[in-house]
Amino acid sequence: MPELPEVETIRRQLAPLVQGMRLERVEILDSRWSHPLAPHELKDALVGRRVQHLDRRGKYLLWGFSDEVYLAQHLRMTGAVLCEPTPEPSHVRVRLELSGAMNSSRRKRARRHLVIVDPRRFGTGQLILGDEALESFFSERLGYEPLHEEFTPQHLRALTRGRTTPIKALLLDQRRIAGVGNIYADEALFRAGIHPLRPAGRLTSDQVRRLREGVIDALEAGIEAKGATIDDFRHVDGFKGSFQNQFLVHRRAGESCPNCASQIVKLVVAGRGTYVCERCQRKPRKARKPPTPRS
DNA sequence: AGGTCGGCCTGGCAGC
DNA sequence: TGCTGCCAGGCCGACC
Repeated sequence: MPELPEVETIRRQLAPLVQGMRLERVEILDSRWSHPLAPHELKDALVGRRVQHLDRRGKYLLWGFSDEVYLAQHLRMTGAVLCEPTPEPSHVRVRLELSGAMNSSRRKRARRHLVIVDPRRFGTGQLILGDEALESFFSERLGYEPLHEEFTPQHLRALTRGRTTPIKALLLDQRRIAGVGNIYADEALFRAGIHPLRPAGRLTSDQVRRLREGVIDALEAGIEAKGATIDDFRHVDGFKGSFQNQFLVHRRAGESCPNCASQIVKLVVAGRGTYVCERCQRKPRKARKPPTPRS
């Protein structure tokens, strides 16, 4: 599942292949992808434009074109962007043709063919017009970038204060912290030695500090390994990431904890499969009944 | 308003 | 063997 490290891996591989090139053809085969715009509306807005930059915001891949035109692409569960795959894979939802500047020596333009594949069809591409619309699009959807200096222990503390929701649910909430998904939430909580069910507001200052470091460490290790491939995630060249081979707890139910060798268990938290070493990540005690208020 | 849950979607696999 | 049905989960909207 593309989370921050997977999307960042795609961005790093794709950026040098598309920056400066012109979109010659956009073929949207699945109208759900461009929803609420019809495929031809999105196509008309993009064809002929040059890709100025390719960025990442949380789990979004952000294409920046001329005249403050943007495409916010989300891969959701099973999306991938492939460059010139042969033969063409199944589940192609979008085809893109780009052309580069005239090559002076060979008198030919570089051409590039990209396809967006997505078996489960959850992925989307949203058109954003203008820098102001861009900022409001992301400010209403995304919180702190966890690898940015703004993600301080003080800010994380402020996010958790007074909240009763399990800490894992908070980590998964993109409006608070952008880019952490199910894999990296489990890996970060294990690194921090915090149980995923602990109410967010009951973390100590020390736990908040450790959690921040755990999130950053897990994400950086994921980027270093070029992402995790569980089933569908692929690099732009079709190859797989390797972070799945370094999981400490995620998807390792029944195996032993790398720290204390006790058995890793699987729970459900916030509706997600959740993996935990209950010796290293101590279960929260049942909250004591609040004292009955005197009337 | 904070928190939880179901729907979207389809490949893969367990179980009969 | 072949079929059924369940599971995976990011995000959003509905609901309590």
